Amino acid sequence: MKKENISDAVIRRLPRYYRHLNELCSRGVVRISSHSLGQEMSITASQIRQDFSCFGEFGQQGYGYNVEELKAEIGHILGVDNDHHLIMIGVGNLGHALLQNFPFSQCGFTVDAAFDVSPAVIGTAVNGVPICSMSELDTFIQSHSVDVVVLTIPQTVAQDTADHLISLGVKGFWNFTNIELSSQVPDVQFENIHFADSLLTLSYRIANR
Amino acid sequence: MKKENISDAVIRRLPRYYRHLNELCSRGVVRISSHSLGQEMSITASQIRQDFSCFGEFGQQGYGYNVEELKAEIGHILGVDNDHHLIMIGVGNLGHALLQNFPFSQCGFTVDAAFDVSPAVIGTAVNGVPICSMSELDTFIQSHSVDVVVLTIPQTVAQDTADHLISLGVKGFWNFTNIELSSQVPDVQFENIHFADSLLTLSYRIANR
DNA sequence: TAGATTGTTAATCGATTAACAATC
DNA sequence: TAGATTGTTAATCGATTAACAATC
Repeated sequence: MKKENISDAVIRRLPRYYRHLNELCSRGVVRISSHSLGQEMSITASQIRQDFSCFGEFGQQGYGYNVEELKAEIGHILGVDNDHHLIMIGVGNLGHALLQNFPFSQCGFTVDAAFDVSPAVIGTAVNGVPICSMSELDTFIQSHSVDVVVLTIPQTVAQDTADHLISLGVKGFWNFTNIELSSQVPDVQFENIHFADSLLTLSYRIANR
Repeated sequence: MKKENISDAVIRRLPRYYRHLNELCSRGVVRISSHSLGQEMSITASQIRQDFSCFGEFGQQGYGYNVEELKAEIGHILGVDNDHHLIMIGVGNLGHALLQNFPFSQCGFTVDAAFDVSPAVIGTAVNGVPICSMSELDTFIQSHSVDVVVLTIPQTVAQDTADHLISLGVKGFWNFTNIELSSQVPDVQFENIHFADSLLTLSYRIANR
């Protein structure tokens, strides 16, 4: 890693690069220049080179970038080759959908368990992930290393649940409730999927097109 | 509306303002200054006033903003008082979860129908929304006004489906597949929910904290 | 009236783009 | 070697913050 402070704008572009490089790989493309990549992604070649140069020198003058190699580098930066451990809290429709379809392992995550209050699902498993009772949550966290908690619970209990988890040492949250979580505890990271915010921006754009 | 070109950065903050104002409303707060609002939301008062001033003059010197009124104004800008019509394509786990739990009507959307290929769900209804066969899709679109299509389908068919819908005149897409959709047709709007991109940025941050 | 707070203009800061020497 | 393309420095552009006159 070269620079100390990478801006959020850069970080949020990395998964898109990674996605596109995966596609190039599967198309059998071996090398690509910042110019071609930029054209395909509607980004300037300058920005691409600037972005990459935050993390190292991955190209070669006169040649460009080796697709496979660059993909591996960016994957590494994003941590897809890590083995992060994750649990889910709340196995309703959405939690269920994620357990069933989301490629956690491709993102470097292992889902160790899911927790819910409903007796109907406790004791069952979804896609190999055991659904446990919320009463087992504290013990589980104390005896396992949990990097990220997926919050697919009702809004009403979201902040309280997060506070409790933070007090148990959890530092990463993937938050699907449409509220703004916060914490005074340093180093706690929230990543939010705000469905409603997303749809409202679309609503704005279709009305002001 | 005052200015012509509102930047994306501003537009993406609007739903957050709206959300916070709703909360203030339900807490019974009647008025608020840009300074207090900024403190609560961790935004500078300057930015708040700049953002609002893109759309009009909603405050009063010496007083601040009336919460209820400001909420209504921003809601109006975002179009929550519109009656947009929406259909969903793909009623798997995720589509099902959205139909069941997402407050479409609070965002100004009516869900008129959902479409799927699976005979198991065709003919049923989820939360009052009828699930139709994909074979009925073209006729439906031609006979109804459809502002937004929710794409909760497999990645593999996403771009083809989108292209087909665009040829039928659809201009708005709420895309849940983790691919970058695009179109040459002008005025077509894509709003993406890229779950994997989101989790990967979290992965980056927990590794580089 | 005096104090508070707006909307807006000006200043600053950061991010994007352009230019170019280095070099494969 | 000549052409292509990098990584990086400099220039530009846009977004955020600060300042302040207007005024409730």
